[in-house]
Amino acid sequence: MKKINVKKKQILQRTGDLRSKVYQVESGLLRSYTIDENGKEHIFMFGPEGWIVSDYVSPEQPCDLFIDALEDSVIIQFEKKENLDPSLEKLVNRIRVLQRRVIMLMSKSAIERYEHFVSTYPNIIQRVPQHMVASYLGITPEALSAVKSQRLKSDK
Amino acid sequence: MKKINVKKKQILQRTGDLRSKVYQVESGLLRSYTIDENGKEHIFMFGPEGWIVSDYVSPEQPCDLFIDALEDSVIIQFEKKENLDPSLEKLVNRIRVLQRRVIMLMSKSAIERYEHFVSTYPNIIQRVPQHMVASYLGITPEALSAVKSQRLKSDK
DNA sequence: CCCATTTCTTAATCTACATTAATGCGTAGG
DNA sequence: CCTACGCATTAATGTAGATTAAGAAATGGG
Repeated sequence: MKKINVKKKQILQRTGDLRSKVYQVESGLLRSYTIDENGKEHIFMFGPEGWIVSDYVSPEQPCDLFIDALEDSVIIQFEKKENLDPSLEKLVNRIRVLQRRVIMLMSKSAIERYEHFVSTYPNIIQRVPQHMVASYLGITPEALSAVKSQRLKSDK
Repeated sequence: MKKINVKKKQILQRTGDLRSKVYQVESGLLRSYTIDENGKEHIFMFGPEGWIVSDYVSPEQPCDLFIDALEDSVIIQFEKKENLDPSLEKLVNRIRVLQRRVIMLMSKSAIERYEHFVSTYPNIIQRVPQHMVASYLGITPEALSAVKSQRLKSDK
């Protein structure tokens, strides 16, 4: 744990970094975000004074998010604990899943979200009606139907 | 904590309920979802065997989500603890915030998301450029600009 | 103080997805 | 064994928001 001064535009963490930290904002303003394949930024959250900004991955895993400063800031930086107790671990995991879902919803098209859902939850697809999958993806059943037939044409 | 059998379509929890529980799925399939002002359902998650399904609000607060069974299921139902220790409390809070953000992204228009952001984080609006607010909302700066001028016309 | 860059806005065109409506098929329940 | 309902698909039309482009205003670093 140490206190650091960061300048505006200074990057604290990049996608893919290991040993990511937890940042507590004492003053100033941080943001966390992703950069997609087209170079477009998608802001995940803003962290003003008093907030905690972090990527909810365990420190051995490559992180998902960029974190940088939008203003000159004073930050307290914590190391992540290596082995959390299981109930904490579960909550942190859920946060990571939600974090990724938010980013998916902000940055991916319906067809990409569908592909992702299919590969992540292949067993669920078979147990629920299509219109519920559509509802989970945030589109209408008709749009999902269209997406699926397109997907077949492009011969996957 | 008790084990319960639920029939397909049985509702375990409704938006607004107090003393919401934590449901661990032993067999079967649960889902959690919201119903918007037009009566449209937005599925937040599916919970097959082994998963935990719950609304991440403290038990004194009215809950956000409906939870029901998509298949006949066996569920272990836990009471929520009243006073979590602060670090757990913070994680649970973050989950609730993310949960609401996911639902916003799935069910609200750009203008509604903007209004919500303005009223929730009025101080941040003044500190970041508009194109970053747009990025947070999942729209382009041009769309945000349009949305804002529309909002002025309708005289707010 | 000045130039370069960032930021915001407006307008034209395009596209992904919503809406509405009609049809057909499978299946659970009386 | 029906039949009524739930479910999926397709097509026509509508619309929110993306993209592209251009210009004006604000900002900041040297």
